[in-house]
Amino acid sequence: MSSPSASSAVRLAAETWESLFRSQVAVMRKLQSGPAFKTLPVKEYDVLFTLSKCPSGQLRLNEINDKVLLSQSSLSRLVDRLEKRGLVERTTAPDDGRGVLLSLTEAGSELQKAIGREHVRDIAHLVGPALTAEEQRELLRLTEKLRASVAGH
Amino acid sequence: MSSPSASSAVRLAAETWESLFRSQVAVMRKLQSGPAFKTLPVKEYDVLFTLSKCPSGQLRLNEINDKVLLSQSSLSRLVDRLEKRGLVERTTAPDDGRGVLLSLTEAGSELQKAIGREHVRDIAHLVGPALTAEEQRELLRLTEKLRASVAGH
DNA sequence: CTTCGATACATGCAAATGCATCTAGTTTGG
DNA sequence: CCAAACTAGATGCATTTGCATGTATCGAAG
Repeated sequence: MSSPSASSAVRLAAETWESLFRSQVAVMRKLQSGPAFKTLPVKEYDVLFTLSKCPSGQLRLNEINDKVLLSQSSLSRLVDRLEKRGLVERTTAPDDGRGVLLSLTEAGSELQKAIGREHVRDIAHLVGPALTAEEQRELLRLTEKLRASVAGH
Repeated sequence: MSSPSASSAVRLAAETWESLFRSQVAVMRKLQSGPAFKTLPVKEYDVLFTLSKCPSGQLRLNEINDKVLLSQSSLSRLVDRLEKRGLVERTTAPDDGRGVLLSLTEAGSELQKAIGREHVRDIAHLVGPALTAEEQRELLRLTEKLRASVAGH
């Protein structure tokens, strides 16, 4: 039933994940210690960023929750903080009275752009020297394929 | 000074990092919700795992801290919890009176192995169907290259 | 329409986290 | 040898997080 290499396939998958995870830790550690995130924690920036990328400018909280490694309750309170600082706005979803639509305020959008510029530079300085453009494209392709597969259950 | 594609190089690096990060979130979310981590949080398992991989069986706290996305104080208290559960042991480093060497107890080693077996299966179920063996090897190579470059400053 | 289960988000509370700081051991420069 | 600067790790305290649960809305079955 198992192919002769079943156990080595398992091992390969584990080592691949381990390497992906450690590289993420290494990069994230550098990024979040930079000056870009003195004014706003990375996780809060990430919510602003996610909103800024969304074409409609509005996202449901549960949609955001899929992108972020936070429990539902933690996200709810993170949004409380952003709202208290005037960076985002909660609106009741028109088609679903239970839902909440989140959108950037003008101040939120500007802060996102300001931090984003710096952040993108930091990323380029870390990733640029590490991998060729070709390798980056391949890494992008593979991680996107992995993400899509995992998200699809 | 800038090549004509300097801005697209920056953009590529940013998109690559974004994709790597989101894939990590997606996989980690699945993994940590599994039954393997009911008895021990992922971050605590990760410390046991790191110790189990180390040839000497002992690691300094600051070495562990490099591998994990936690502040020094949080790691210190995470180790408090592991020690209180009898899973690890603190020893003063022989060559440096300030340092603390951490090692697995028998119970810690066994718990790590038990969780590890389940964990590795979960990883294989997520990563295996997503990428071919060849793709996994390439992803492993690229993330390791990235990690090494970032760690090297 | 009504009832019952499911879903979206909020909230009380205990636990985990990070920042600043403290203690203790180490290294350096005189 | 000593003092000052540095490093490893621990701890007080305020913030953040997650679990369990609460509230409101939705959708399906009768």
